[in-house]
Amino acid sequence: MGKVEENKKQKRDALLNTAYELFTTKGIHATAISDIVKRAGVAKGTFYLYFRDKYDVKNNLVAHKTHELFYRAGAAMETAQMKGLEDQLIFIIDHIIDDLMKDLPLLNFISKNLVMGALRATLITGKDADNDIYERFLSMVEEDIYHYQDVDVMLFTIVELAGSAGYNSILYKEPVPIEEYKPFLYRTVRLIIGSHRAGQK
Amino acid sequence: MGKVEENKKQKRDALLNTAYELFTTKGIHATAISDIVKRAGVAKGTFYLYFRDKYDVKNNLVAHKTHELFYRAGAAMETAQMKGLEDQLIFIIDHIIDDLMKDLPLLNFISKNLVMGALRATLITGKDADNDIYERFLSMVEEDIYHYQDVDVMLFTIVELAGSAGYNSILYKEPVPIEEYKPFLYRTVRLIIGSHRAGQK
Amino acid sequence: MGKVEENKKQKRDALLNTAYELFTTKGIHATAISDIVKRAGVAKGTFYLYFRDKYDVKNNLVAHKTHELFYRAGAAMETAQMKGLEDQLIFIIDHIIDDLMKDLPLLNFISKNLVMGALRATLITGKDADNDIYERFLSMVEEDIYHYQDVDVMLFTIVELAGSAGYNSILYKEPVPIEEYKPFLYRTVRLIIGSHRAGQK
Amino acid sequence: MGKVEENKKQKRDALLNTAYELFTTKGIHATAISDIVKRAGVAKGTFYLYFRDKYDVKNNLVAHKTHELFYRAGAAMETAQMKGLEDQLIFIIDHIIDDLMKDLPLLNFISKNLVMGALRATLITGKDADNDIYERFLSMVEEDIYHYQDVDVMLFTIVELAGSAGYNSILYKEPVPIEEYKPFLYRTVRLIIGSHRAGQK
DNA sequence: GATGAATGAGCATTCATTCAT
DNA sequence: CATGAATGAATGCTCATTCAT
Repeated sequence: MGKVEENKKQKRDALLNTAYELFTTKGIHATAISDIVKRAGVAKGTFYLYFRDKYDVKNNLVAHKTHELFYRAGAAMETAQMKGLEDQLIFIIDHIIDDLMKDLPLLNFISKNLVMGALRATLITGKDADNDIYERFLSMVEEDIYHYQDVDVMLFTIVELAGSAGYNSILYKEPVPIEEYKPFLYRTVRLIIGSHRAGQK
Repeated sequence: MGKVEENKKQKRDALLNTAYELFTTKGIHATAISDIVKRAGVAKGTFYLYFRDKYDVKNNLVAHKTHELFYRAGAAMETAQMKGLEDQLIFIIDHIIDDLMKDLPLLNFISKNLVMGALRATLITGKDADNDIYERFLSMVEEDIYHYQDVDVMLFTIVELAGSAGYNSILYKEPVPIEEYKPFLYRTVRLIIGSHRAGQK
Repeated sequence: MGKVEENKKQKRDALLNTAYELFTTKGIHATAISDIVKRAGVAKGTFYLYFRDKYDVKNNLVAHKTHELFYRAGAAMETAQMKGLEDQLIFIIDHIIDDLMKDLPLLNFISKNLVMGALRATLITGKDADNDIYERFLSMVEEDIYHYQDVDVMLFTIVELAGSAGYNSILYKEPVPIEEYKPFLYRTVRLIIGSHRAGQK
Repeated sequence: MGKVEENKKQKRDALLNTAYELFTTKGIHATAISDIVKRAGVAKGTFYLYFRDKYDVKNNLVAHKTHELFYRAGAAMETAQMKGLEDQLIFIIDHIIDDLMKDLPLLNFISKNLVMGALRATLITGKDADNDIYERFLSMVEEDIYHYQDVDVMLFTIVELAGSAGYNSILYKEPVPIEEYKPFLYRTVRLIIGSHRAGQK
């Protein structure tokens, strides 16, 4: 990478990091572009060299952070050598929930965006196959000892439930704190998976 | 209600209705208070006699619209003389989904707010017991022929799943259109209810 | 006029006058709205209560100043009890030229806009018949002892010539200073009028 | 011309042409230098190697386009072997009007600049005597069979009238379309010439 | 000569809020 | 209670210009 290219990446990253910091502390609405550039130590015009507006930055961040979350969970699962679709999916959900519990600002930021839609969007940006999270989900399904029907619907249902219920349970401890809710959540996940099972291979 | 009182309610309603119109068409961010008052035909200062700011109006609207949705579904259920908790809950969910399918702007507006939190908030505003939706859910549970454990968790899980998955399925037809998704959703709801059942009374 | 109305007119006039001052000294391009309001002693937002932008102000000024010029010339002509179309038209042109010679900034400002188009536009704003300059021109033509053909064309040609040639002669003294050019100009005006004459009434 | 010289001229021409395109379509005010360089395919810094700013480009273009217009008219007149000052001048005016009728963007661009001032300016840039349009006008006058007084004033008056009246008549069809106005215009031109005539040689 | 990333002053415009009437 | 003129801070965005490569 040339020196110029490096410099450009540095500028862009500085803007992204600063924006994330401000978005999570002051909220996206209350964050002005002048705040971002001042703190990032670049000129105002430079911002517009890299992003169209505040929301362009936000989208980049959501995609990146979501991807990271799934990526780390997947890596940990590999390390743990988890077997069986049920345990694998629950491991991933559990890992992400634990990550988010430790980072409430992040949870708040990606908040309800942790859904299939965003997930799919994320995948589009990650070009190489290795990074394709959705593909990895599908592989997990295929490598299981059971056949499954309507895999799309199954994964969608699980992600939506875990995302939406997890969000409220972690953040508002409603109706119960997340640690207490986890058993119910995972029981439901197992039920959903079971209901899509079509017989042993 | 005195003539003055009537006039005040009229002004307030005009502001609410106009705000809802603009919020759903232009988006809440792009709607200025001056837009609202101009269209509502009142003076700018008058706005501040009834609401603190834009978001005060929004909250009022979300609560009101959500309440309406549940109220209509409950009323329809009563008329249909539905029996049994499973069928009753699914009837309500189905009714709300159908209502929202016919009113996408509304779906978009209350969007992801159709969750327990908002639901609870709604109930606070509705003072009289008859209107308390949550209470009615609990009655439905109590009148069922089965015993249930962790009723709070059960209702929360169902509302979160239906809200989040329904939203995406209706609006983006992802992963499948709502009509196609309904059977899966209701099957899952039945599984959740079943998993909380503790035995016949 | 109520006190509020008076205050509004005062504000508007202050903005117009200040803008004219700045437009003629710094040029319209170099004049920022913040310059205008600062000098006019009003808040920035107030500007937008009365004008859409800088150019809205400019149009208002051009129309107003042009109208004034013609109006004063017409009044002077009346006082002088000029008779005969030729002498009347030349009197008006001469009066306007003299006015503009004494006020070069004004000449520069309305510059080449002193043409039929602007003239017509001006007339539209002046509602009452008395103020309608074009109508007065037509009356002058009708009251002359001669018949004229293609009156529109005749007036247009005279105004264009006087406006365009006058502008350059006054401002740049090219090809000769205006005082020297006047005899040529008026001779030409008489020729144009003569060429449209159709015979005595 | 060396290869480097050629390359430089190419860059300069690309900038001029692109600027003309943008000036006539978006207007000079709305055209940014970045627009010009982007479309011309050169770097931003390069612009400043050839021009001081936007208006430097504009002046170059006005002069060049005006010159071209007169030059083509003069060449056509030569070809047509027109004789006599009146017919010659009218031929030139007519030729230019026809050119501008076919190219309204050009008319709009040079608009009111088609005046003696610009004409003179043009001549300054054209170094070689052959190209000196004003000189050619003077020759035409000298070669006529009549003597003329105040030739400067005569040419000035004609150019101002034709330029200003022509502009409005072509562009706005006011007070009549140019084709209809031409006879009046040329009749006036003949009157002006006649009024400067001093007797046969 | 050519490049184009970086700059930051400068500007138009919006809008919530106030308060005299 | 209601009004709406006035405010001015706040902000997004542009763009001519520079200069290290």
